Amino acid sequence: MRKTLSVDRPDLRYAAYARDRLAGMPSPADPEAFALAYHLLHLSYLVVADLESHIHRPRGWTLPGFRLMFKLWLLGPTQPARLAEISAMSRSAVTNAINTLEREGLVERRPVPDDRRAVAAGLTARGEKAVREAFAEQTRREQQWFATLDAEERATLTDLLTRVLAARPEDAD
Amino acid sequence: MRKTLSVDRPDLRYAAYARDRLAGMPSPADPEAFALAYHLLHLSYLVVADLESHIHRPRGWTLPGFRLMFKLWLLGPTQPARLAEISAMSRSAVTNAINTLEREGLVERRPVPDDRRAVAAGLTARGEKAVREAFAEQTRREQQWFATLDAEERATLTDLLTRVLAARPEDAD
DNA sequence: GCGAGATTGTTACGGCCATAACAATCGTCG
DNA sequence: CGACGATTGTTATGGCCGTAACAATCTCGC
Repeated sequence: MRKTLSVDRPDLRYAAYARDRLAGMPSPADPEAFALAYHLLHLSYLVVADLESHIHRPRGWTLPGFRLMFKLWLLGPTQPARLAEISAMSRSAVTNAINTLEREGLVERRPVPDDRRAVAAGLTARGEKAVREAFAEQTRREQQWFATLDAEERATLTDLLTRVLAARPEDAD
Repeated sequence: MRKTLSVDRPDLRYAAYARDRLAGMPSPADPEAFALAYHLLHLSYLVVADLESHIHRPRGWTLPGFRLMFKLWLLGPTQPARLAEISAMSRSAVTNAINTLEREGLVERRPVPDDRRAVAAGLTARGEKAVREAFAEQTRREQQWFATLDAEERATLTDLLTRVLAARPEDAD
């Protein structure tokens, strides 16, 4: 009985209980909206914690650091302000992350010829090797997480998430 | 042209570019796995930041604090260890969160009769009022986020997320 | 009974992140 | 050309979170 496994998980048991309780409440309450938001945030949190503890921390790094290096791997040397935009992070968070990565010799800063304010962060040789290795492991782990869905279901999930992202509320930062 | 709106968003433009780049790479790379994990984590991050900045911070609180109080609202007085289990948080994080909430008079700790180690955290009258008000606002905001999907699509999304959660990899913490 | 092992809550420490303020630089308009 | 506004990167400060270590307490088997 595979179902039993999930029912015994305290987090899923709580989610089911909360949904039932909200179903008995008047109008502002919305069991469906709650369940959707809860499962989205909860799954994301578990995946983040899992990638961090299984892949990146054992190698001495962090998931945010990897995600930044991965972008540099695909994009080449990039300015902190651009990285902040596509990562939905503040510029100061990018500065701090680059400081950490530079301290470990994975990333280096170079001046930008046309703009004396700007700096471009780029991978070092060590950094590129690090990204390639961690990327292979992270891909395997991501595949494990979603292996319970077939290819069509995974495509549907990706599509629904992408559509919600594309229709983000107007005044959302 | 509504499509143009999303294409101009740097984060979605990057995601599409990355997926294409990975499609041209050999075996360990998996464009579908990347796209799924990226959109899941990115959407979750945006929703968290949005709820935090639009609803909870203006009221002087935080999203993690609200999520804890919401659980106490449904469950009644609860031990930190139970809260940590269902929230996938460490016990020390729960302790710190309760400290903050207690300092603001929203939560209080009481001894547990049968176990002299244990403590139960419960909402104060102020805390319960705070939860009810923030809950109504948060529900509205969640509805806005997912309004672009119809009811059936939202149900599908919730179902897919729940199934991934239920099938969490064996060695995931 | 009682002692080994598990559980509970807490604290110390370090990492990531946001906001706000700042200096330096760029772009543009009069 | 010169000044105002916008942009860039950084720093300081504070919040949340995890790991590790700790004392107190409970549980269970001998």
